[in-house]
Amino acid sequence: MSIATVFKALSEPIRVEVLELLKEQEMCVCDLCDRLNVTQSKLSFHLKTLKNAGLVRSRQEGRWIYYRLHLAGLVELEEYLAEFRCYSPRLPTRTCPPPEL
Amino acid sequence: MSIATVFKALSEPIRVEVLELLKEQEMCVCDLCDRLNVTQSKLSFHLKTLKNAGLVRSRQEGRWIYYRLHLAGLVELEEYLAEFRCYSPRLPTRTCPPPEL
DNA sequence: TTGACAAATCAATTAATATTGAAATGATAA
DNA sequence: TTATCATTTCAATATTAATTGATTTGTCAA
Repeated sequence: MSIATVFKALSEPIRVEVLELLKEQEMCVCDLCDRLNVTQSKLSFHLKTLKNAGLVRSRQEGRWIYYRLHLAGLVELEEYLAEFRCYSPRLPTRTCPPPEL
Repeated sequence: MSIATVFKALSEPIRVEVLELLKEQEMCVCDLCDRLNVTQSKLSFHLKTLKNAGLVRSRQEGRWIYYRLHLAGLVELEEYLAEFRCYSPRLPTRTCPPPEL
């Protein structure tokens, strides 16, 4: 799975909101539906997207399915972005075509 | 601008590739077109997306427009993601409905 | 000035994603 | 068992985003 795919999972406000809610605690789909005020079928679609991207995990308990953050996925993204810091001091200007031509 | 908008800018492989190339050095659009093997008009669209998201900046020099990373934007995203780490140790399980009911 | 070039914009098309409501699953409790 | 509830899946539609090729803008050099 490409890094762009993971970023895509975060590219919808509702999916970011889901992650924010899951910071507090794990939640079943009905909890999330209530808190976000969206239909369950709609949320199910977005949860699947987040799950496929490795950003959340789920576990079943009876009829309920509980979603929780998958920290490893989030940390991986964070670390990808952190790498850019390294290139901060070396962003040489250049001309096109080179000045000596 | 929402955080989801910034993530969306990173949700296309070509835009991630642009950022990767800009790690090396700033580049004009024609450089990027060559390196990525895409048409100029297509790239222009994606550069605009990145720029609107605050992930790159540009400067003009004669006929050329040079794009470079905008570290502040990248760092902001990184820090947003870093916050999730804090919630790692407290992800209590819970039942729905609560067991005492 | 004019011609050439770098880049952006535009309108039309195509492709990808999201939403909706209904139906299917699968688990539980009566 | 059967009825109910939580969730997912599905097919149809709606919405949004990306691609394309042509045109425009702005800069430079002849």
